[in-house]
Amino acid sequence: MYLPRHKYKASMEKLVRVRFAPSPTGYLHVGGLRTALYNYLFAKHNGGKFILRIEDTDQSRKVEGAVENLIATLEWAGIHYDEGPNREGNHGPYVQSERLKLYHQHAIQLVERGKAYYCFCTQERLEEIRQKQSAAKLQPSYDQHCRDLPKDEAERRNAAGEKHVVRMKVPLGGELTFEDIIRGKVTFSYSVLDDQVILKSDGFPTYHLAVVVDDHLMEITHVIRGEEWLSSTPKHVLLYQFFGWELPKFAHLPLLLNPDKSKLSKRQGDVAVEDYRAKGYLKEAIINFVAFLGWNPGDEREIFLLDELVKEFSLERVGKSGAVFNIEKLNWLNAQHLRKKPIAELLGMVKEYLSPSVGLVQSSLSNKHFDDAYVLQIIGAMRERALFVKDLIENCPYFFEPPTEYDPAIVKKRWKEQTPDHMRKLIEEFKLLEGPKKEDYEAALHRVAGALGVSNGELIHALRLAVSGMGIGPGLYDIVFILGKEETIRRISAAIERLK
RNA sequence: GGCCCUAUCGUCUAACGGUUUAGGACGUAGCCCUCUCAAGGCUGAAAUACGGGUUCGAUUCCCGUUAGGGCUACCA
Repeated sequence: MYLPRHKYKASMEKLVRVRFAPSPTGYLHVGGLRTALYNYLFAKHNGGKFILRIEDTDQSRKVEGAVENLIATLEWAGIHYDEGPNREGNHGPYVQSERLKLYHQHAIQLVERGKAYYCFCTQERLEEIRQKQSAAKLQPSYDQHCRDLPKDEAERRNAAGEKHVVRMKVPLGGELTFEDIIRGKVTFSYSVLDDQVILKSDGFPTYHLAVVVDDHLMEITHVIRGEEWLSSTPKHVLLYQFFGWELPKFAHLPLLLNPDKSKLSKRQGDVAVEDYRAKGYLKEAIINFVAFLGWNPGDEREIFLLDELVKEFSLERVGKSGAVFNIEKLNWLNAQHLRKKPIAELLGMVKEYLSPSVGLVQSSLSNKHFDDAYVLQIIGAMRERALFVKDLIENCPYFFEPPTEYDPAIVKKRWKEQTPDHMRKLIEEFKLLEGPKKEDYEAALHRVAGALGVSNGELIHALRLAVSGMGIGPGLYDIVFILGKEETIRRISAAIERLK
């Protein structure tokens, strides 16, 4: 085929094309997110394409709405695909159940070349030999009963409509070695490879056939996937050889682990990205965290945004051993990103919490209106001590309504007999202030303390209690300034009344 | 059981044979700052699984042991 000169050159350094190929079982697993992320980072770092392909060849595991959810979560995280469902490129369709014909053709092709064969064995027979094998302590594998069925017999039974599958013909002796970017050379003996089914009796392909056909047809250059696929890679390599296709490069990622080091699973906590999203984790934190589970930039930087990861990422720096999903570090990263995030973005997120439609878990705040300038000030004051966006509001209810109760422990500690008098003095002093700034409140409080002959602290703690009802929070002068003079005075009076 | 992969502080990791008394981060302990809570700063405890080689020299290379994990379907 004729190729223009520049095209030819480009094909010498083939455009990187990678894919994330989840099966739609309902939600996006954090391990899946990391696989998707590494694929995305690798593609973008190398100026290549990131493709999303849906592997839905197991009809029994179909989950309604799973694909939509998967895509929505990926997009939310900022991992945008170049080609995939609803974003057709030149290699579609991108959903395997829509490519059945392709797999069928290729399976037949292999049968015709003598690289695969029809197998008419029933489930019952298969079950039977498996039981015999395990009873005899042999490794369970297909006994190749139909491997050498005469061609005409196979075709006759096939034509008669007898149920069958297609199995690949694994060489009887020898071994196979392939190169993995992360692990180096990996060798398997053919004797441990089963004559794997590649086309099921329902006409659907198994993963092994589908992945090879699709990766080839979609011109995938690098197969980056979880380590659980390492053991079946020789089957895939063999299929490439059977078809006479060029092998992509393989990179098998170490697994994400539970605290007990087993493969990260649902039983031991949340594994769905959606769960973390719902809990209020920032996408920036999740991406940053997951990126560092198995990869690092080689220096001591830890806080990375997606585009910074794109710049730094390389498969060479991906480790080989599994990584425990450690929530403490995620929490820390979330706090870091919460502080780093542009305040305007935070405003939007906070307002969502304040809106009647979303609402706050236990609050009457959602129906009130607070203007942006006011909320912005609260964010500024609370940001340093929040882990989640919701903390920005939930930890400081006093910014939204006067305290309805006063923390008894703090009352006991900070509200003494003489305190009401002190507070009255404070009110008097505050009343004299005109358009006070933070510093003005501070100076006023100092004056009162001096006149009263008490420490600033004594006044500060009592005042904090009076205006917030709590013993913790931002700097006192920040609180008072945000609340404003009138509201502050009102609250002090109320506290004097209620804490008699 | 068989095959494959892996092995540095509790956890995530750095070190690509010597610059190492094994570095950083989370967490943890203590101190400082301070109006509280945080944040921040400083300090501490904490690891090369074990045994053999190779080498002048091994965390680093090789072998074995042990441990963990993955796979072993007409699931992906």
